[in-house]
Amino acid sequence: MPELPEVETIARGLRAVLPGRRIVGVRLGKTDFIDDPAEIERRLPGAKIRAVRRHGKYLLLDLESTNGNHHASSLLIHLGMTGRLTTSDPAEPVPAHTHVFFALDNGRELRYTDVRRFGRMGLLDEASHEKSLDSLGLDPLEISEDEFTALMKARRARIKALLLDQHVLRGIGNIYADESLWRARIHPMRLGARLSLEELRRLYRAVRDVLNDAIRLRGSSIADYVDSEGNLGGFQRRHRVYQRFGKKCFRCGAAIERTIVAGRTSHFCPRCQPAPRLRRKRH
DNA sequence: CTTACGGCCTGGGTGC
DNA sequence: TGCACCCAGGCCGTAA
Repeated sequence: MPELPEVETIARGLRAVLPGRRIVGVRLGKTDFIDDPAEIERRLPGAKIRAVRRHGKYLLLDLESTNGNHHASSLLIHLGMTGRLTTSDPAEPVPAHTHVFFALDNGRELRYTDVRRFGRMGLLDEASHEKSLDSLGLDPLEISEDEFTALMKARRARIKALLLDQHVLRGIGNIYADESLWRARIHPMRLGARLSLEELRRLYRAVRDVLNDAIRLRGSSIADYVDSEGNLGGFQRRHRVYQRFGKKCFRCGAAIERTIVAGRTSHFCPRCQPAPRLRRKRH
């Protein structure tokens, strides 16, 4: 489940090998996760990759077609839950569920593998910043503490839902939401507006520390995630609550609990992260 | 407008 | 060996 640290790791890996390369061939398998497969087949061959960027959980390959007038566009890729984007030698065995092959001008190949095909791929025109990208919130590693606290204070939704909402902050998923809340000692069901300034500052710090630590360890490999070279991440060994139901809290020893918040399984320590007081509903 | 929730997509893992 | 079921993240429709 690639979230910000995993996508950032992949982006850095690809940034080391892709810029300046030209795509010389495209081969597609199943295409139901691609916006317009015919357009990809038509426009990518001959395009030069100028840059690799991350936007929340999205990857962007900035392209330049040199058919006369400079035509700039970007290939937008979301890895969903199980997407992998790797470079390899074309002679290497092809993993199951590999559906996109981009042949590169240096003889290597960029492959997209996705067991579930919950990912997404599409071509973005320079100007047509599409809704899915423009409506995203700020990057949690770029936002200031004041911006962060103001954002959360203004909302009555549960803090876990706010952290997961890509229109509030972009890039945080279930793993890093749970890990951040544990570090900040805040229960996932607390309401944003009811958190104290002190708690929000702690959470701001926790989110950034968790994400930066995870990037340093090249992401969390739970089921499918590997980086652009096929290597596993290391942050799963640092998880303090995620998928640790029933195990001892690293801070206080209490058994980690599990509940559903915002439709997602959420792990927390019942002692370190006290539940919000139940408020009587008005009729 | 904000929030909560259920359903949908797919297929590997689990449990019987 | 089979098979029903659960679950993951993002998104969308609906209801309050």
